[in-house]
Amino acid sequence: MMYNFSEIEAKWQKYWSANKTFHATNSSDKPKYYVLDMFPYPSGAGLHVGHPLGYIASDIYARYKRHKGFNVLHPQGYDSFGLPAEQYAIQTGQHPAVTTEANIKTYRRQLDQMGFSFDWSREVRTSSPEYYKWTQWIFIQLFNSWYNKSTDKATPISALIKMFSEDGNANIEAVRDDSEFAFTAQDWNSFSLQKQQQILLQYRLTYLAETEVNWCPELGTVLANDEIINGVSERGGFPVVRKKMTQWSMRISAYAERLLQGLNKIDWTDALKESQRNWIGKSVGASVVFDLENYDSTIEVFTTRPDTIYGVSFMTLAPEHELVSQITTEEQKAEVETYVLATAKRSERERMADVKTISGVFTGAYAKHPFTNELIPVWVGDYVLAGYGTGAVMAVPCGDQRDYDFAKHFNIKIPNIFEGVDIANESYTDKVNAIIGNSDFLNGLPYKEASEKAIEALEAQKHGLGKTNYRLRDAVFSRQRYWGEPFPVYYKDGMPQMITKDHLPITLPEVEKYLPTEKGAPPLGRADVWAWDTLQNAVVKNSLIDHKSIFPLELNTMPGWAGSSWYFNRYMDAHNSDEFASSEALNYWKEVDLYIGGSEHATGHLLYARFWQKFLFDLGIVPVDEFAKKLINQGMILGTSAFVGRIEGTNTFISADKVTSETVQWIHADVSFVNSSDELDVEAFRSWRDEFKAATFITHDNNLFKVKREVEKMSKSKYNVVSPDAICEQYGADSLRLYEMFLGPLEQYKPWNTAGITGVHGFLKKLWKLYIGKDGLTVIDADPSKDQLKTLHKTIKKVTEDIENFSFNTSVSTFMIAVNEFTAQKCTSRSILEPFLVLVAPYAPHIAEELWEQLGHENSISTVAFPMFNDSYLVESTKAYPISFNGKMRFTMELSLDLSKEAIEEAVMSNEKTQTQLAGRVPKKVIVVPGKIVNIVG
RNA sequence: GCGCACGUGGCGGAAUUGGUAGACGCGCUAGCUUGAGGGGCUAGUGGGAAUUAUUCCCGUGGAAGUUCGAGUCUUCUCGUGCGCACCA
Repeated sequence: MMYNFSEIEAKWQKYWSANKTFHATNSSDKPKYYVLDMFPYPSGAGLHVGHPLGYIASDIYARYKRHKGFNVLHPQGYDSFGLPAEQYAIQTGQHPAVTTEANIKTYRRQLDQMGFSFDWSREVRTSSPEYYKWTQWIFIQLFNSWYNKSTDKATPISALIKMFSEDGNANIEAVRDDSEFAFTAQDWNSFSLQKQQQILLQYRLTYLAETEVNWCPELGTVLANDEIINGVSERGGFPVVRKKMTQWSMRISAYAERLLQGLNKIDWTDALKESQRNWIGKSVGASVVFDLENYDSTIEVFTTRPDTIYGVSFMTLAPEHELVSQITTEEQKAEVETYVLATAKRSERERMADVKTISGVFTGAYAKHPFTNELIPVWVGDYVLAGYGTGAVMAVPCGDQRDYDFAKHFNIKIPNIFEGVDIANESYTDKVNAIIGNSDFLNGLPYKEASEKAIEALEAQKHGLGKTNYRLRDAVFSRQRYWGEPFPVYYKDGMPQMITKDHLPITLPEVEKYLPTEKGAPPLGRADVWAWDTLQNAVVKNSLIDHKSIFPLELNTMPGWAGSSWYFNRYMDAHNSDEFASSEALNYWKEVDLYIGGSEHATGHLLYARFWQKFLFDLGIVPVDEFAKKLINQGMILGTSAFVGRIEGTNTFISADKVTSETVQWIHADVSFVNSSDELDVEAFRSWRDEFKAATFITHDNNLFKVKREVEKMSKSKYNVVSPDAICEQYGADSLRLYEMFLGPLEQYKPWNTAGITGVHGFLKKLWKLYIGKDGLTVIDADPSKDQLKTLHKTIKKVTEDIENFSFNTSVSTFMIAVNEFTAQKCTSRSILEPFLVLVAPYAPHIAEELWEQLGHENSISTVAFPMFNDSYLVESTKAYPISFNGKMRFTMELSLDLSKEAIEEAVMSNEKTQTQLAGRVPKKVIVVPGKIVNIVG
């Protein structure tokens, strides 16, 4: 019998599905284990070979945990709202729901053919109304909550209203907008309903505010900070400009400190934690208030160096700072206005790209030093960012290089306040070694003490206080798009109102065009939307409509990260129509034990999800405040793109090895046109696109045409995508699974190449031959030999350790060694080959199931316990390395393991060679490690 | 600029806690096997030198250090990749 993988794989996939082998129950005697993959966005291109990498790893782990006796939850679903489906809809007019559904079908087929042990009965899709009903519901909870700093948690807004009406807001410690003011209980009760609503908006965890947002005109929508890379949109690479708009925001800043602290208790990679810490950007320092000369206002700045307060020689305001227009003197007015206008015109990108040019202008105004009362000139400079701190800095040129450069450029004095430091050429930014001088009461103190003392003094005269600043901004939550979750919001007298839970979900209406309008109004705002069924249903049923004036619904939709910020909780109870998930399910599964996904989500999904989880925890809805205990980032599998060279301005292509001095444009060619020797199938390329039909080709010898190769991210637009389908067809899913693991460490980025796949495929064939001969099963009930036991147990040990450490690549090697050894040992013993099969099962489940059945078992191999290894089979002798004191002579001894530790020591010491080497010297001790090495320490 | 990874044969990569570097696979070389659905088996394969029962020397980007012993630990340096970036 031959190893017929296609038959075997189809058979067992059908079996698993029919028998619901991987169905997880929400209660069990076994301990629970939750293994989760980051769910995919179902794109039109289907899965490529990079997608399954993480899924294979998590599947191996999930299967391993089942063998180890855990009740394993291993679900899968789709992050199915998103831009590509919408852009496709804009181009073709096809409804995103239709294309999404088709794409999901493809994904499911591809996932199934790889034999993953997902519990599909728990599938979720973020774009299905049954799911996004609860996304909307969470939004409402956020709207109905505020962040109480004194208890350090989110609290219902009703409690706040009660406090307002009883005591006003004087004693309330909350994270809120700064524009709010103090009022008494009496004030509050006299405010109009609308006024009260306006005030409450400044406290809510999701709030509507006019904010300066990142507007991407090309995409017609706003973007969050993490969706912008180097000043252009992450998707599409379009320019992004700043624009003031009224938008929903998420008050994630309220959770900055807890998001930071929470990192300490989760087992995520350091790199990923570091980038979250970076993104949160905590800096400890002081807020300092400078009075203005001849002007009844103050400038508040944030500084991390209050110790350098005596080194201040000017102040700088961001060009967008509100004080700029107010304090500028008549003489300076023209100049300042010109400058501010000029900076406003520059795009964010230009400003970022050009950090070297120093520019600024004097306002003519002066601030007063809080301690010396010295007059300090106030400047405007674009190196100060409006969005960070207060948008103003106290400039200490001797202690900050940017201030130093600015001062030098504009000839502002640079007082030196550091002891024994030369600042003739550059500033002195060393915090650790700095000793303050020339600073009155701070003289002689190092950074820390000087800072504390300065803050104390500032607080005493009410010119400042210690303060911690975070870089983390509130996240803009509105998108002017069609294919996203609608908000459960309507407006009454201009104030947002939540639609009640009974009327959820608010579903997407049909529209004729998915394009945002030219002015940036969302697609839901197109006229035909007013036939929106939901509007009728939700609002009419709710009797909120008087049939004359329609209360407008919110027309924006939620961003891509809304649905993915809580889906891991939904898997626990995926079909609950009454609740987000039942508390029984939530309390049983608690959190994800192992989460596998790409590191590109570090500052997006993984931060937002932690935020929502903490919020839901505060409300008592979920039992844990971190959703994923352990997280592993699988590395990306890269594609090897092929480029053909076209001589600029012509339709002549030139073989890559012929290119010398010509100016050549490199154009992506589909990798399927290129063979392994980098030669292009010219005819296939010609007929690829019309523009190439008439092209001429300057070829290499023998009419061969070479392409240039380059490794890049796999992407449809780079024509370097390799689908797993062809591999599955040619070698089978088990080969693909093993090969992707064999390729290298899970976390590593690696280019895809199929050169080595014959190796793992050969392994599977050998494995098969180990059990099945020409006439069927060759395994018999024979006593195993010592060698066979040794091979088995060292394999069990290694594979167990490898899986626990996620070193899946080395276990594949271990299997190969084992099969080679068993073959050499002519092993036919059932007591060896059965447990060995269980070891292989998580990696190559189809062949394992088939052989298990051939061995005469009726149960699925996935229900069998993982074998335990036994040390005593492992080593029969100990290698001894008595050291040599002259560095040249080294030798080994074979010692029986039966000997006790003491006996081994004795044997080593009495050994003739040891004696010779020690040459009469007496060693301090002999270190014996069983199975390994003997150390003699002299 | 700041932070975090990582540098091992022709290639992907092994190497336990500091203990025979290069496992395993690909590729390559030689041989055997008519074997015919991407073959199977055997031997060899880091570099160099002499010599063929083998022996010696050098070898983990580079330089130094700790140690009886370093791919592994420390310092410096070069290179590559990633993240953040005028963050006060």
